[in-house]
Amino acid sequence: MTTTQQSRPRARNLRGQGAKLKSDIVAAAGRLLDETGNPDAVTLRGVAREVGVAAPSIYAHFPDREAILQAVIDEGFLQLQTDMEAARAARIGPVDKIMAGLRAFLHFARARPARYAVMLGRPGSLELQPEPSRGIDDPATFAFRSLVTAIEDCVRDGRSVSSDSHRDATALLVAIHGYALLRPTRPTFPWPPEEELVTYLITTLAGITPSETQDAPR
Amino acid sequence: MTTTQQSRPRARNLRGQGAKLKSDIVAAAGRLLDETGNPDAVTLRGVAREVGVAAPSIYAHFPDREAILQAVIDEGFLQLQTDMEAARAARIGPVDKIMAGLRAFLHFARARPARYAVMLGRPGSLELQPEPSRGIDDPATFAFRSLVTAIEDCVRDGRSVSSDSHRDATALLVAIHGYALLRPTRPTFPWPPEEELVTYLITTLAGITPSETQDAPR
DNA sequence: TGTACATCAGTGAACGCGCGTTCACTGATGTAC
DNA sequence: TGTACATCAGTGAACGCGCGTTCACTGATGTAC
Repeated sequence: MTTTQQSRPRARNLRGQGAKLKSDIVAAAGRLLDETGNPDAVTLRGVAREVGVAAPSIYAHFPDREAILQAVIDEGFLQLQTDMEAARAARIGPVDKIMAGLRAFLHFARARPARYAVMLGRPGSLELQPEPSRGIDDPATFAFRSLVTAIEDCVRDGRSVSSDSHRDATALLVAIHGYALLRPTRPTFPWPPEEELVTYLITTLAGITPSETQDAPR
Repeated sequence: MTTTQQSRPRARNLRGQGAKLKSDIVAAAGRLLDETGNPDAVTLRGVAREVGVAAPSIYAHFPDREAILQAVIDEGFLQLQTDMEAARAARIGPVDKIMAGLRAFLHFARARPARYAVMLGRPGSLELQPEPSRGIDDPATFAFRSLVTAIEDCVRDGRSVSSDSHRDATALLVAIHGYALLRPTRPTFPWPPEEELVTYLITTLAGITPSETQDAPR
């Protein structure tokens, strides 16, 4: 009878399990963001509907609407970091590590475009101190710093001619970011094959030289 | 006494000058977007307040709220195209033309970050047909195609080793776009000097070789 | 094993707000005669 | 030169809506005795 649908009445949590609603809220907000593609659609009432709970119930877990979205962003950064670390750990050479890490990055952005846009589109994250601040970095800082390190590893292995790893990592980051954002919003643009474009960006901007074991040595 | 301020009561237009309100509306909406940095702040009522007119007066010129924002976007693309053409026209060599054009691009993005983000952040523009469609391109298509042409000019002049101008122009476009978006939202990031980063992106991605007249020839 | 009670997880109704949009209108400006 | 009138640019009041947030509450679950 109501115009807006709620997923289900949702069973009340048991004693001591109240915190479960908190993760349900974050998950529902993330779903809402991914499905609508619009951060404005992530309203407090909309999230409550999606969870199957009355709107005021949210306030037991979040001080206001903004805090919900921030939790979605934090969760997103954690997921992104996990994905990239897993992809990098599966490779051995530094060049392969860079490629795999950035591919995981792009995969995340393609799978959840709206979440990605919100994560990197609003100020706040990726503050990035020159040195690790409290021993532990936030995920965005971690991602960037590991890129710098990876380029330096390539240089050490003779696989890169990069003369300024910080500048080149920044260049690579903005290029990948620009592609991640522009690609999904311009489906009719005559994009080059993704594999080719990404490889071109990485090898060119990180100063990667052909592998001696694969190219005919002189 | 009212909580929201309106700029002034605004004098009524003379007979036949009704269309003047239309451009005032677009200008006010653009101002609102630039000042708040938030497209959601560009409400129909907010624009009316900014112009100094009653809300329903808007409907004589725009069918709905969305049309106002679209007009702001269109105006922005036109301005961007004009800026880039002027910058390019002031240079002679193809390398200088690329540099000057992209610098004008970045200047626009830095001066009006929110407008830029809306222009390129929502689907629709930059549709880009492989060939000019009706003899006249939309500004975004024009900007990209002129980049492709410029790279080909560089190759012809022996100033670039680019083997795929379409791919390389795309790479350059996404990189500049990524920088334009990320730069203003991350003021505390340890950015390399802009001049250096942009030069690195352009020369590297467009395959630019050192100028023979400036470098010691062999 | 029975019962009073505290706690916890969550609700229903209500608030004031700004929004987009509709409607019937007003009043100055110019035109026809 | 005077006057009736059409036109044009814009208004004021009202609508229904979904929003964030507040408040006093309810009722099942577990605990103390």
